[in-house]
Amino acid sequence: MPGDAAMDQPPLGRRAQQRQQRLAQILAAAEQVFATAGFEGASMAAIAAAAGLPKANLHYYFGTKEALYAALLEELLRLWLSATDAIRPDSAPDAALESYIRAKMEWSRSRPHASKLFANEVLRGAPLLSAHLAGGLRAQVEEKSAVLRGWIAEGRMAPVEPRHLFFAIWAMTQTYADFETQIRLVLDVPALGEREFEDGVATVLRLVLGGLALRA
Amino acid sequence: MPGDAAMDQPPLGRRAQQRQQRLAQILAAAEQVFATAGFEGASMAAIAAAAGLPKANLHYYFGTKEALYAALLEELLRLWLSATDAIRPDSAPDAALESYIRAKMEWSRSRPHASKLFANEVLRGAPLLSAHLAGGLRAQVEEKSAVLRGWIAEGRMAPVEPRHLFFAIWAMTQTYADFETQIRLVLDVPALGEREFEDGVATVLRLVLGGLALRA
DNA sequence: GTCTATACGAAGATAGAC
DNA sequence: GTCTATCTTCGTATAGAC
Repeated sequence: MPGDAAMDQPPLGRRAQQRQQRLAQILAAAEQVFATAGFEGASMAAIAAAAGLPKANLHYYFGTKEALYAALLEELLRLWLSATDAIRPDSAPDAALESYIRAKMEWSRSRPHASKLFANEVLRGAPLLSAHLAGGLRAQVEEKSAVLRGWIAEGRMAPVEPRHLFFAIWAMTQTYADFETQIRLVLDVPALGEREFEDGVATVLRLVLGGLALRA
Repeated sequence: MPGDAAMDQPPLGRRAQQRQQRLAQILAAAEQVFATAGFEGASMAAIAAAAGLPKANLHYYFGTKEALYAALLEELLRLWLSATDAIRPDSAPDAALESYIRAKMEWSRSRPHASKLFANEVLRGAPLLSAHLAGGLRAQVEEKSAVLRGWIAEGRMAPVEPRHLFFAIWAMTQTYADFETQIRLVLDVPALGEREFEDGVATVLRLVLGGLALRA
């Protein structure tokens, strides 16, 4: 990309790259600490220790603890909103919902910290997220709900309130990240692995596809 | 009740009653504050303000913040473990599961703070609850799972991993308490009311009973 | 840009009067 | 038993040397 200012000046580009690496390094540590300790429970010292940096550096890059937290939420929100692509009017209902469920479950498996971070934020009343929930998320839910209502009207799936169906799917899939501790203790396994996620996917698929008369 | 020591001595009895009232007053305030702020986010000053007492009184009755939090968890745990009674070998599978789902959803409606408190605790890794989760809860899940496996073996419901079915039901019902903020914003309503919980119950019942081939 | 040392405030806990 | 005043710790944030 020859118009990129950062690439035109190797010294500056290297510095910018260093900067991006530091930012990512801090954000990764913050994701982990905020996820399990919550906003109030997480200390800048703990995040700094997880990132392997003195805590003054965190303030140099992000200013305040809340700014770091907000930047993290902002970054993770993009991933969050990019999983419903499979639900389109021309899709087959069963394949679309199965794809969506598998994507959500994979998100819980690969990014449990991100899911826990959102859970903590919503539990707190979503002070930094309510605008996004009432904006982008609501709009996306309305759009996809319209698709589902179309399928229902065509008799291609059982009648259900689409928005509540989304709440149910979110809950069932995210619980494998947010309530991992509880699931692990009840199942008496040291950690959730392939087996547990396969059983989870199978259960959710049975309830959703079976409940909506999309398979035997 | 004539053998009751508290009733035999009116002055002492009245004092004990006063004490119980204070304890309940503080626990109710603590439930509300801990639920939305989490353990670290909640301050003794905030709980004291919610209870209408000076914060020194909280320390007089409970000693430390952690002891207050532990007492609260202990108290709520009893309610938590008392909802699966409907699932018994001689029950009809559809009626038993419907009764269980309605009980769990009613719990989310009437005691959202308690649900949020548990959610916060589990998100933190359940430092004060892991013994109960690996003990009483696991035992109860195993017992009820055996009942479900019996029904499956008799061909009375579709095959499903019973423990994961419980995880799914817990997630779908508790989400109306824990993620109330998100649901409220997506639905664009000022608060969750009769309508929203009816839609929620209908959705969960459809997925579970339909998914397990317990109704059309 | 990086890090040590520190200022400032908030919160848990207690002392001691009433 | 109750409450005000205070002690102490801890965490955020910054100052200032390198």
